[in-house]
Amino acid sequence: MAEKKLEKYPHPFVTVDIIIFTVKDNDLKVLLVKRKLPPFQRMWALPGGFVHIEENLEAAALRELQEETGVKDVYLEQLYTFGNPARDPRGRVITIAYFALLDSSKIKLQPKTDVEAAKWFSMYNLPKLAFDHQQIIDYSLVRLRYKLEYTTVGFQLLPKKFTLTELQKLYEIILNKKLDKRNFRKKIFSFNIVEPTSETKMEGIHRPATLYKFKNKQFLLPKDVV
Amino acid sequence: MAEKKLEKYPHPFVTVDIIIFTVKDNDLKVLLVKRKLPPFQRMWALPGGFVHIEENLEAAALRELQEETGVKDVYLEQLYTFGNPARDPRGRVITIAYFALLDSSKIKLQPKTDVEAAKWFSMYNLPKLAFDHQQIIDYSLVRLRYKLEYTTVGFQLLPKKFTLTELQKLYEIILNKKLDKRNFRKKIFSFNIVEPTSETKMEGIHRPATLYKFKNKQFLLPKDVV
DNA sequence: CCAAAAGTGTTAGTGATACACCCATGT
DNA sequence: ACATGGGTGTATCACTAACACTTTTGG
Repeated sequence: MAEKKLEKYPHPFVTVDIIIFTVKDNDLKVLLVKRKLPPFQRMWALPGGFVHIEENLEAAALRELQEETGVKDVYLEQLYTFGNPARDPRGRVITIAYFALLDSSKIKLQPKTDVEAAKWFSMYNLPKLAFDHQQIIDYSLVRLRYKLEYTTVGFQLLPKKFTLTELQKLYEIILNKKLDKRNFRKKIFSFNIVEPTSETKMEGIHRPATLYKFKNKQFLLPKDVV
Repeated sequence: MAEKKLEKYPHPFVTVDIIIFTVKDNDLKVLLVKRKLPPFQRMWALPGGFVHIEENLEAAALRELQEETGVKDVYLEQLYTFGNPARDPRGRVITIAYFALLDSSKIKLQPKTDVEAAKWFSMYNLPKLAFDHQQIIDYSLVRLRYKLEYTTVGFQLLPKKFTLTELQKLYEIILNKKLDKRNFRKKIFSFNIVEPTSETKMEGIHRPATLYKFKNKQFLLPKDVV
């Protein structure tokens, strides 16, 4: 196909931003980086950056995430595209936000490019953020909670083997409410996606808890529909 | 804030594409335009076009929709952002897809800019489409059906006053399956969002149907969560 | 035998599904 | 009186929510 090239009119820049959630110390945390460069120099922000000219959007998100935090091998899901013309003081920048949940124990943070530091922050105690990143995080929390109830995203936050009480705690922390132990277990069993191992976990002076594992890592609903 | 400007590195172009659904002639239809210019000259495509440098994304979608089809006053919802580097032969173009449902009886199609024609096509009998627009439409159908069951988007497709049978037909056409009349009505009433008017609609030789209207146009679930 | 968390069963209520009959109208 | 679509009620099933007691362990 012989095509005429696009004219070089001024057009928006395109970035990706990544919201990585984890549960740690009985708290829902989000991964932030401290900016090395203007604008918003030395302020905390979501990891992210410019999409290269020949690079897939998700690939860009994965690359920026690894460069800025050291985190890799993540299943990212597209969240929303934010395009308010005033959201970046340098000019017109639209950003495609991706999000994921990770087991923080499997991660060591190793910031490299363009950032001074990468650090977990409590969702309920965030610093003032660069750009419109507070708004992006607020929206991602709504979606996270929604997805937690209808899919199995929550399982991404736990190690291979886990107790049902650990799983319940995780749900309680993300949803920020108490759940009934019996009903929670019935619901999880009804999904038919966990199976008991022969191992148990002993912690403290009480009956040891059975360790469970996932039968598979599929979502209950097709990707991106919910 | 004194900021350094962005360098003029090559960066993606940004477009919006709009999927407008309607139900007409007992069929689910989507609004397409015939391209006047290359690439894909004289092929059918979704209405859409480039985002101006100082223009909100949704504003761009509304502008392009009106320019290319004459359709205006639409509540658009962001669907997904497509960014495969090969999706446009002219170069790197990412597109943010928006979608909406409209009552086709309220619309007169009046194409103006850059298009030869604007026309409704059956979802089940689409022509070969430009770019990756077939993929975008496929995805939007999944989301449309999902939203129909959990929100009240479907009401956007009907005139102010309508019979419950008309509403049911609409659901059946979009979901592409028969629904039980009694259960459908119970469900609609349980939402508590329609109320009967004192008017009836007589069509054919049978008992006249009560006309209903919506109590409000709110969605049942918050915007964009589902 | 005590403390502490693991683990389980029952009941009531709510919403979904499946199904069949009467009603109002024009001819 | 009949043909046509409008309109309703009931029984069953599955899922959710609320609630209390027994089990296993180490000290």
